Amino acid sequence: MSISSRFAVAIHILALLDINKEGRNTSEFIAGSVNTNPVVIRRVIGLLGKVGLVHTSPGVGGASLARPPREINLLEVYRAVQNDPPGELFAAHDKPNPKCLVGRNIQETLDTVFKRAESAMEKELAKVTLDQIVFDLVRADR
Amino acid sequence: MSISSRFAVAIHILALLDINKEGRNTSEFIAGSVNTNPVVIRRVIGLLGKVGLVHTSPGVGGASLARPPREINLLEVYRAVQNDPPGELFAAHDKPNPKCLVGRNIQETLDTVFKRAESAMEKELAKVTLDQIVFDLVRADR
DNA sequence: ATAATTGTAACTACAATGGTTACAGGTGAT
DNA sequence: ATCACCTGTAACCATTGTAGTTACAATTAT
Repeated sequence: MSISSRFAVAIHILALLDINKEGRNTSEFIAGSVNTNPVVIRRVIGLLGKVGLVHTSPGVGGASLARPPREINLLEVYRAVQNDPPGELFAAHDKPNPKCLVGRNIQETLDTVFKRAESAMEKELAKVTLDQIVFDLVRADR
Repeated sequence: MSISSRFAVAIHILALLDINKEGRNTSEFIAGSVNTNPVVIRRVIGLLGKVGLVHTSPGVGGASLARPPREINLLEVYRAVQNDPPGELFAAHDKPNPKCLVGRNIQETLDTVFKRAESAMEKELAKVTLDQIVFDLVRADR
């Protein structure tokens, strides 16, 4: 299965928070842009808040970036909204037969390869900052 | 969510086919090593056969590698067992609001980044051949 | 012929996801 | 102080992908 669209939604939210930093960013407003339910937005913002990417205030609140967009990279965002812990992008099959040469060693062998592939992907995400996303976003609109 | 364990199972199967190339590799035998149900094995083998990685024969059959393990890389295997088409490792959120600057351009912008990250991962997979997996497997067992 | 095995369909259980309603509690404006 | 507004969260639902299981027709070697 593919990686949850929460990631895409999270980036959308952060970009919007940056672009609309003067306005009041309620979950309903953001939901209007993302085109989903406000609760979905609040859930994602909750995750982003937990890792210190955004500030939110209960009550008549709205969210805002907790850090300059130049200092936020997509890997952080990815990690924030991802359920699976790091190193588990690829699922292993459990309990292969220890009496078999393959069963006995496959997990360790795959672990190395899987970690390498996952890291390569994450490295690309780490290269991209929110700043760049917003820049591209604005440029694409011209 | 993580990538289906079908991928890990597929590699397990292929490694076993190589190591046990003299024996008769029935779905039941393989299932014993993977520790799952024979039907699960047949399903995965079916996918591998469809892309020409293994040969299977109905009836009293058993499977075998269709190519030398040196010429099989993990990206092919990944593609064979993956449901999602290439380029969709990351899910986009659908129908963002076109009236919003962000909503209007987010998909195109993310697409670039997502494809880059996905490619980086696949490149790592492409680097690894079944040959190397088997080598590591045997080495780890000493 | 017979026994073994594949390929597939059908069903089940389970987990993640995203959407939705509901509501208690916080906050700012007046 | 009240009030309208908003957040945070729980609860529930429908959908989907996955993996395991049983069952069986079709196929093949012996």
